[in-house]
Amino acid sequence: MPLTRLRPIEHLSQVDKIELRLQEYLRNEEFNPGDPLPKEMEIAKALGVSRTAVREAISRFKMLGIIESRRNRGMVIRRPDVLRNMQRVMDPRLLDGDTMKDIFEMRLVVELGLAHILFRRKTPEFIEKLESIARTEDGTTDRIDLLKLDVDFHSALYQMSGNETIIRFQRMLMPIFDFVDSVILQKPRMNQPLNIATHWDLIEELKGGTPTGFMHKMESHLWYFFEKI
Amino acid sequence: MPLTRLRPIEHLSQVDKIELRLQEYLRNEEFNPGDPLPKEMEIAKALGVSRTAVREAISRFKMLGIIESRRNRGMVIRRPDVLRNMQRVMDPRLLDGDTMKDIFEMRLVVELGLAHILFRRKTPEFIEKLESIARTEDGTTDRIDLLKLDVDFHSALYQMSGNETIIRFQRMLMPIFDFVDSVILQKPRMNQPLNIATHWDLIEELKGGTPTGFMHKMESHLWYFFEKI
DNA sequence: TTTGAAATATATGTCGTACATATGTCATAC
DNA sequence: GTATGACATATGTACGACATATATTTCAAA
Repeated sequence: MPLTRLRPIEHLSQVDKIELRLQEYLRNEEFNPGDPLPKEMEIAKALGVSRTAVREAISRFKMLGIIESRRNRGMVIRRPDVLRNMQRVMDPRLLDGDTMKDIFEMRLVVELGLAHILFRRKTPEFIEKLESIARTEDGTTDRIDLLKLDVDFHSALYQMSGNETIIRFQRMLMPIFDFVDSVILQKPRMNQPLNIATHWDLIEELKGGTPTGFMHKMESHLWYFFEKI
Repeated sequence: MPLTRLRPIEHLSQVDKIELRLQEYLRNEEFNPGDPLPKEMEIAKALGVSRTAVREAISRFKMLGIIESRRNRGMVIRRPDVLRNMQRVMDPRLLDGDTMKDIFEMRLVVELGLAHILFRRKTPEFIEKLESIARTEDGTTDRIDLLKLDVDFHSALYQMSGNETIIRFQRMLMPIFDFVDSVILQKPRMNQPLNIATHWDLIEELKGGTPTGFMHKMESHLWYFFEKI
C-alpha cells in the first residue's frame, strides 16, 4: 500500500474546532435573521473553552456577515451578503492559473446565456448607451483605450440584464478578466475569421433580431477567446 | 432634504479597522502565496493595538484561507479557495427572496450558455450517463423521485462541462435551487406549452445536432421556470 | 401620576500578562 | 558526522481587569 496520502490529520486549532461547532450549531438550530444568540461566556462554558477562543471564532462569522453584535445587546443573526466574501479573495495574484481559466470560461458561458434576459429587459435607453460606446470606439485607435471600451460595452450588457447578482458577479470578476485579457493579448495573434461579429452587429441584432440570432453573433464575437482557452 | 439615509456612521470596532488595514496592506504589498508576514507582536506594535485585537482580525483571514500560521514559523500567505467562502453563507434561511431569485435566474443563464462547452467536451460515456438517467425517469411516476432525477440530469450536464469552477458553483447553489423549486411547485400549475422539450430531446440534439439547436431546446425546456420568476 | 435624571446592572470590546506548545537553532557528546 | 538534549522563539490558549455602551431600575421633582 503506497503512502501517497498518509497525512489527512489536519491539525485543527481550538479556534478552528469552535468555528466548526458554531457552524453546525447555527445550521441545526435553524436561526433566522434577527434571532439572538447565547452570550459569549455561556458559549465558552458550554464548549469548555476560554472566552478569548470563542471570540476569535465568532469574529470570523462577523466578517462573513452572519453574526452582528452590540454592547450589552448580545449577538444576533444577520443577513449576509453572498458575493462579498467571494470578492475578498478575488485576487489574480492569489489564485492559480487553472482556477482563473475556469472563471474566465464561466464569464463566456454567462455572457452567451444572457441573450434571452437581454431581449426581455432591453429598453431604448440601454440601446442608446450601447450605441454611444460603439460610436466612441469608431473614433478610437489606441489599443488600451479600445480594450477599456470593450470592457465598458460588455459591462453595459450586464447592466441591461437587471439581475443585480449577475451584475455584481461580473464586477467582482473584473480583476480576473483584466488579468486573463492581458495574458491573451501577450500571446501571438492568431488568425481570426473574417466574419467575426462586431459590437455594431450585436446592437443591430438586439434592436431588430432574435435572442437566438443574438447568441449566434455573440458566439462569433467571443470566438477569439474560446479558442484561446 | 429628506433625512432618509442620515446615518452612514457605522460604528467600526477596533478589530474591524485592523481588518481593513490588513486588507489594504496585503493588497498594496503585493504578496504571493508562500510569502511570510510580520509577527503578530510587530503588527500590534505598528498599529498601536493589542495582540488580542490583531489576532481576532487575523483569525478572519485564516478562515478565508488567505493566511496560514504555524507555531514558531510565523504566518504566510496562502492560496484561498474562491468558492468556499461564498458557500458558507449559501443558506436559504439567511438570504432574502430577491437574492435567491437572482441566483436562480443566473443558474438558468449559465445552463443556456453551457451549450457550446458541452458540444466541445461531450463523450460517449457522458451521453450514456444522460440516457441512463432519462431511462430511469421513464420508469418513474413519483413526483419527488422525478424532481430528484431532474436534478441528477442537469448535474450531469454540468459535469460534462469539465469546468471545475462551474461544477462547484452549481453544487454550491443546490440548496437555493431546491428551495426555489419547492416554492415554484407550490404555486398553482400554469398551462405549459405542448411543445416543451424533454430530456430525450436534449440528448438527441446533443448526439446529432448543433449547439444552437441544443440551446433552443434547452430554452424550451427551461421555459416553464423563466415564466415563473 | 407622569416625567426625567441618576444610579445600577450587564454584555460586549480592548488590553496586558502568563503560560502551553510546537518548532527551529545550536551546542555537546559519542 | 550523527544523535541527543538544551534553549530560543512565535503562535495558541487562558485568565483577569477595565472600558464602554445600553437596558433597567430607582427616585425625586413637577
